[in-house]
Amino acid sequence: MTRTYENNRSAELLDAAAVRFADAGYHKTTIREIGDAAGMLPGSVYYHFPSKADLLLAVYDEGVERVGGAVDAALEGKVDPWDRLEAALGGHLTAILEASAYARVLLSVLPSDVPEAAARLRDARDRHEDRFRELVADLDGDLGVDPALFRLFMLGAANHAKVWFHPGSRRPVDIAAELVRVLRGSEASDRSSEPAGAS
Amino acid sequence: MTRTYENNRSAELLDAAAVRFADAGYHKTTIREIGDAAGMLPGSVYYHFPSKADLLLAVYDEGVERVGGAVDAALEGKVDPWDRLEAALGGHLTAILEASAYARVLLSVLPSDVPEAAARLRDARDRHEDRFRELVADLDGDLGVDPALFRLFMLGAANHAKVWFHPGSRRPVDIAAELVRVLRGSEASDRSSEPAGAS
DNA sequence: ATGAATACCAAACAACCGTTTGTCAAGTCT
DNA sequence: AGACTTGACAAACGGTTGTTTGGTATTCAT
Repeated sequence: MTRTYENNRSAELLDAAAVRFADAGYHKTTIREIGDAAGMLPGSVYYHFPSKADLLLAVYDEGVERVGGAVDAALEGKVDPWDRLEAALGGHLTAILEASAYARVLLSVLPSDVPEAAARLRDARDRHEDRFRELVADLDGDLGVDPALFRLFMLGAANHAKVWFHPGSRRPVDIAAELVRVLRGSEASDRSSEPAGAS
Repeated sequence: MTRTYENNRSAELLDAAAVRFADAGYHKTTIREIGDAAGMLPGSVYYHFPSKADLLLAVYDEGVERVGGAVDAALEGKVDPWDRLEAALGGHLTAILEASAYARVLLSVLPSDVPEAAARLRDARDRHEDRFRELVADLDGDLGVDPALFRLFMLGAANHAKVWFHPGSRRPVDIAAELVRVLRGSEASDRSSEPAGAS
């Protein structure tokens, strides 16, 4: 049985790559920088990953898993469909705006940036966005719009926060709450307004 | 009087640059490609523009002007604030999704992609987004959210269409209409629901 | 102890990047 | 006609890029 050796710095490498990819994007990040940050020469990176694109892909997959975890955690215990949507968006935004470089990569590098890996990057991203497809489908009231369009508007609005968000003022979960409040107005035409219990 | 000569291919150069920047982004576009597309050697590009960043900036400015023009044209004759917002979004989306490579550049290259020109790129972009600040401010009813946040959500949702839009199915103006309909729900809490005329 | 796998280093490779330099025909001004 | 400007070409420059190759100390299985 030949198995791991455990002087392995693959994890540090991946961390370093995640930070650089998230902050500078794919093309502005060089193998040399990543290697440097992991205390490694550029050539050594290729012992761990066969190419720069594969390195990105590994980061991307890990990113999907982490945002997914954040969403799952936020979702725990919530039962009302709108509450669930808000919680999921809260987890999503927290991960992407504050928590993890891995998560941020999902927004700062587009699949089209790396044609040779575009299909697999899109797969990874879809794997995450599918959660929201479900959450939107579970909303009871008539939305007044195509649910697919509703989801795209919602994710577009949320992810755009990456551009204007700066930590310290509004918390990601507050942004999620406000967004859901705006979107929720659209169902108020039929079953209009009980102010929803509270206290 | 020393004046122009008019064998000048600056315009073709700018067009070529706009298309490449829009389709491939800043870093993946090379001066050689742009020169090629304009029938020019790479060195000759520098007769017209002092640097790649300056070339982008010229494209960007022209882009702002063209989307601005599309918005102005769409706005003509509209008086109701919500109608105006919808029209403006329609013009914005049409320009960005179908009409002009110059317009598309506003979405496909971020100011942060080119640090040496980031400030001036942001200026250009703000010049355009300020129109929407006004349009949102003119909405009468209480929005139920911070107008700034409302604007950011709206532009985020709209611009995200660049990712999922494909020509032939839904028209940009229809997307704008749907988006406004979703957002408009949020004003229905106080002055709830006259179904707004219609046969 | 021996042999193989591990996890790197050191150095280079070819390709490509944005940009500069020197040159020059064609057009315009005087 | 001569001087000067325009709009390019041709060729290279220095630097950076992702990647490859060959070597080597350390660790592990036998």
